[in-house]
Amino acid sequence: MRRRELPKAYDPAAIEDRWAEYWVRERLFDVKTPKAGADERAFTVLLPPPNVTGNLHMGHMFEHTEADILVRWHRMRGELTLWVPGTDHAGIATQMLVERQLTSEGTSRQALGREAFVERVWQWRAHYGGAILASMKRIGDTVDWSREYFTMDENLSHAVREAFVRLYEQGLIYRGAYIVNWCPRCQTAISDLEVTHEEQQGKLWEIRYPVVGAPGDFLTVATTRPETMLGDVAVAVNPLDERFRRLIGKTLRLPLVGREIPVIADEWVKSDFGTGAVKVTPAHDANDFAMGQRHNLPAIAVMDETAHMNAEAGVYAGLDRYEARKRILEDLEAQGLLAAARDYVNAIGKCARCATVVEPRLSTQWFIAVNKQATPGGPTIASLAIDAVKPDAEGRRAIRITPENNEKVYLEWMTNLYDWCISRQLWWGHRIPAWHCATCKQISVAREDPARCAHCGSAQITQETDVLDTWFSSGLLPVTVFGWPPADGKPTADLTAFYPTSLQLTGFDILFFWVARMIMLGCWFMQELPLADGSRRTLRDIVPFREVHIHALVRDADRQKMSKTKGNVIDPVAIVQKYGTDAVRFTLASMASPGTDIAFNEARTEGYRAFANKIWNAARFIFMNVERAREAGISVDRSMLGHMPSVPPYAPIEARWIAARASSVASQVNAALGEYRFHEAANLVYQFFWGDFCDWYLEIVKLRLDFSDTADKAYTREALTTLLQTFETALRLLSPIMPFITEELWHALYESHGGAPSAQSIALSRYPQGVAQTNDAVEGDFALLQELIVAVRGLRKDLGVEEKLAVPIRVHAPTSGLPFAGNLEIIQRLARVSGIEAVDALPEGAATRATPQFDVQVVYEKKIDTAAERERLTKELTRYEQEQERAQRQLGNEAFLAKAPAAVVEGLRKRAAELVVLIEKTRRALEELG
RNA sequence: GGGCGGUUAGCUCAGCUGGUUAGAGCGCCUGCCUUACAAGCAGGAGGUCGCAGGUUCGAGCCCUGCACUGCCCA
Repeated sequence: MRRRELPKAYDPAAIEDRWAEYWVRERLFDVKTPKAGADERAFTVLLPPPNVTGNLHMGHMFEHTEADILVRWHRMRGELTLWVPGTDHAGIATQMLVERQLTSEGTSRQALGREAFVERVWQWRAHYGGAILASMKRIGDTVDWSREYFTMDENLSHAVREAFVRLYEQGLIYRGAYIVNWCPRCQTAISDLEVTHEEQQGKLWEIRYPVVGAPGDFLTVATTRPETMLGDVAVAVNPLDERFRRLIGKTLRLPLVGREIPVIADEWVKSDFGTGAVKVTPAHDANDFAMGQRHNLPAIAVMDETAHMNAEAGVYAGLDRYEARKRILEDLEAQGLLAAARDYVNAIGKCARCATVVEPRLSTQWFIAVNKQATPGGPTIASLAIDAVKPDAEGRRAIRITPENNEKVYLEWMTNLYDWCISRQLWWGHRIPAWHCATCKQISVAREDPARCAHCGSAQITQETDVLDTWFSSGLLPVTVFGWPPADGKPTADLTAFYPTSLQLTGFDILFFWVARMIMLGCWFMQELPLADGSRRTLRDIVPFREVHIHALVRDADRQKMSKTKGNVIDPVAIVQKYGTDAVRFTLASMASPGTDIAFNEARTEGYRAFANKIWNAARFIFMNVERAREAGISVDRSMLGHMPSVPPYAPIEARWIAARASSVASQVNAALGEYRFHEAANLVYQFFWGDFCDWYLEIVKLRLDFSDTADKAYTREALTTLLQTFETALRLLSPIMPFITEELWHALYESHGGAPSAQSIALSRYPQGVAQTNDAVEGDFALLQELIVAVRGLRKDLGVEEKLAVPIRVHAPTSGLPFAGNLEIIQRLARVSGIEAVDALPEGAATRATPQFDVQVVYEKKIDTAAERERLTKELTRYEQEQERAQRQLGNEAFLAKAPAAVVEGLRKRAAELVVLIEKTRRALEELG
């Protein structure tokens, strides 16, 4: 046997790296694909792939902590558990960073050219891409590293291309000129989701448009964007608006430009907004574009892709959009056409990536038709994605979204979905597999790079320069990581074993970006693929996951969203270095109440570092005693370890009590984890370990660990056995939340018993399963014992008894069967009592603590602080009396007696009876004080 | 403008389907370096549960309105 000395204070840095490295090196969490037909229940989770550009931030760490707790828990429950890691190429985000780097080197993407630039991004990714994966290893994520992927890996790229071609062939991908959100800095289209709206103090300008043929007559329009007026093709008013009826059909002269434009009527125009007349600029506003289509109007673009005015803008050409605005307003003013400039708060859209103000822009893009049927009467991509989540007639769902209110949000979004713009004018990403023919102008979309146009056979073809939206490839991940598309039309072994995955954890912010797209694409492609036995898939088999759990967002201590610009980003690595991974994980778990955001505050982490230290020291105490036992020739058989404490009925009260507690806590923790109530699970274990095990059980068990020559060795061994079993159980119970310290101590525990543990890691051991029904009798007895000890401690304090001094006590207990007589030594030790006298009546005049079951006095010559004692008693009396009043009012209420459940009435009766006793005792104590 | 959350002790948060005395950690006060732990131990103070109505035998919890606050969508 090896003697093992643990340092006095827990130092996470001394153990965490070692175990993190061990878990990865030993490949403990790699999962082999089960053979077809194997009836193994799998718990599968797909990690939301972090961007290759990223460093681990607190939000990641929180998400990973929740995922890892669940994954470890399921694994320890004996399920085949697979957590798949990977990274996302994150098109726009990564390209932006590399461009920034190029700028700092005095060059640019354009100077490099497409090929060299993409090569450069690959280099960049090789250099920085591993950062987050390294952090994941460091915080103990038990993913299957053998399955790690990158969204631009060859096989995934192949799958992306296949998906695109299929959708194109099904007529669900089309190309067209539409208004899209355009970022003038990134110079690409971005999806609606990539635009964030911000309220901003702006102006609403009113501009007079002269009526042609009616000198002095004007129609005044209101706009927040005067620079776009150069592209106006009409002015619209509401057809019901009496004020403008006379002008409908008339022609206006567009100021500064001189073009004649019609006045049109459109119901979309709100009469109460601005002047009731709006200018129509189809090339620069989404609503105007729609109006333009309705009224068959041309679209005149007046800006280029960098948001500078183009040739159409005449004298303003070349100006930046804001400079143009300034000049246009000045010119209008000079011509007397600027009627008003009012303060106005409007929401402006900014690029989510670079915060540049987005410019709605007319351009040709690729779209997925989400509401189009591929076959007559068949589903649409959106309808399938709705059916997947919507409860059926029996209230069953193919995908369950929790917390539940998110289901409504999802369905609302999916129901009002527009076609998804999937093209991006970037260089980094999956290039769209379409070729434009210079000869016939048609498009060829193909699985293999074509040499000739599919329509006219011309060799004059060039590939589309756009790439796909990053979310197109990540939306396919649940199928692609398991080998889709299969070469033989049959599901791969991985798809059969792991699809649908069990759970998708995610933040609310990417519910639409990613989760919705996975549902859309996953359902769409899997509906075509039969099951392994050749049968057709049902809705339940085509969804990408059975359940979605939306976790909270991590904010800073002031509830602010963390962002680099605000500089309030908490670096988890720094916190981890300061307090240890376990403490940070525990903090996050303990605050992870579903549905509410987390304000991360370090003070909590400090508290949980103390918890780790507490565990550490409990372990030191235990190992010290194992050593003492060994020297005394007492040993616990190693086979006793690895399961719940099993305690015979004749065992001392603390052994029976802690065993009952361990079982009930284990049962509650399992229940809590099953409902994503991480905070509850964490608090339960915390309370059990610190409050029950350390504060009470360990203090009492010291009495039993007698290693002297005269000791009853069998008795000592039994106590030691229970101690070790309980501790080992507690370690397993805690291990999903605090994997490092528990791993360390678990191994140390087995080593102290001369060998290796039953598994290579505590993470591969079994999770404690308790029973909810507990040993009421022993818990009740123990509670009384605790009550007595706490009462005596309180009295000692009131009387000013020195801490070290043991004093005698008197106990009066009218009912028999109180668990005091048999547990004298416990009371003596924990309450520092020298002797206990059971009396029929307590002498008057001495300070007394009264409970419904017993009264107790401390025998001590020093007088109590009468004033303080009177205050305490008076307060207590008031509380009792108020409670009694409430209780009696209730019990005197016929309706209450008739309608309330019997248990509630019975409980209240019992309490009322207790209150009578307590009030009587407290009154007498007050009288005795004088 | 539409929708969704939050408001409980000085601070950060629990409180699951309404039911006996609303909990925890931190902080605060008092006393202890008690041989596992001062990152500790023991005792204690501290709350009209945002406001106003309502439903109910009974409301922190359900309903209505209001205030403040955060988020999402337009």
